[in-house]
Amino acid sequence: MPEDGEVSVVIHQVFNKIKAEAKKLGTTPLAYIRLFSRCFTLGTKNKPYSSISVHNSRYTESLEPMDDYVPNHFDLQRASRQPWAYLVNRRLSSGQICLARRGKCLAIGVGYHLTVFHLGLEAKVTIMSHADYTKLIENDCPGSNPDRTKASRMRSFVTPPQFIEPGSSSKAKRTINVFAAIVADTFAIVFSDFARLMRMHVISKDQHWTQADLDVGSLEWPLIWTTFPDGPDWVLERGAALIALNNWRDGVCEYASGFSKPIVDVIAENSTRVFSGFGRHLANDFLHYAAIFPGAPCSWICSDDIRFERFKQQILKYTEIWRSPEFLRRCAMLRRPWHAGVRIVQSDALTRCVNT
DNA sequence: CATTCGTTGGAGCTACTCGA
DNA sequence: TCGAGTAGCTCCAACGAATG
Repeated sequence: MPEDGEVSVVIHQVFNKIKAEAKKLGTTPLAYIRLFSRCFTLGTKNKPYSSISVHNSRYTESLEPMDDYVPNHFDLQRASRQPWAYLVNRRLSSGQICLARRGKCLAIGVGYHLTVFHLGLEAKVTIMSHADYTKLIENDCPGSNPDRTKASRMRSFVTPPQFIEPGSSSKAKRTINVFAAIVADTFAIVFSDFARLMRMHVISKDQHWTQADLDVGSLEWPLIWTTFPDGPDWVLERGAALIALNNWRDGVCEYASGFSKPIVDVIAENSTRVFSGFGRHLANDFLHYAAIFPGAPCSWICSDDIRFERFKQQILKYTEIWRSPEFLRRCAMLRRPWHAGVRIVQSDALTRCVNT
């Protein structure tokens, strides 16, 4: 559900936080990434499912600092014999934070590691003070999986009482699953997911990641997005997105598979990699915005020049909304992270912003 | 080609037990 | 008889694999 707008908000907030800290400190803040593998999914025998994958053929472990850091027991246990254990069993080097996004995906580089985040179903990115972060990860407990053995390995963090909104549900077990955090001296960017379905892909290399590595069209750019391909970004890679759209149209006009599928499904599923940044929310919202019946077959959109041109122009106009200063001013202002409880449903705020 | 399943957790509902 | 408490169930969301 976190779609184009939510990712824009995160990027904007992180960028502004770094800028503000740099101004206050007089120097760019340094950070490191910490992974909480005790919260990762286990999958099953029949259905292997992993929260994390790595690409580390360009990386040497001995580059990381040697100190007396003691990793968490449950994190270590979960990481044991995993190809990504090197990210958990030591402290990782600090570096400048660099950022990239493409459609629904988000990439953050610090030190030797770049992490590509696929926010999946309902992951949430929260910027908080270092003090709040420390309190948040202080106590863990078995998760809520009905299988007790699994629950003891798929753990959750106990939400400190001061973070619980007064008057909110007294029944619910107040826990949070923290998958990863980008930790600076004064603040932390925390990735949490109540359903644990977010996924990460870490690319490690022998040189620190730089913002130049993450610029559109860099040598690294194609590699960064291969694990979670969403297609060319409608704002950052407009030319490539338009070419992909035209190729899709050609296919539909040649009666390629899916030519009679409802347009709303094709946009939401994005298996064509043409509708980057769209998910179920934006697919429906966009078709409302463009005044197109969601059940209209793709062939109806593509078969007429004027109709298709209008469709194309509406995508360009619509996708701009989520990067506009007006949207970011209204939806990406930093507030107290716990203002509305742990689960702030961002997409509702986005919908309201557009519809009012 | 379309549909279902399986990886998750919480909401929301029904149906049930238990004690007063 | 009636309430509180709770066990158990369905549903839902993204997404890829498997199945019909």
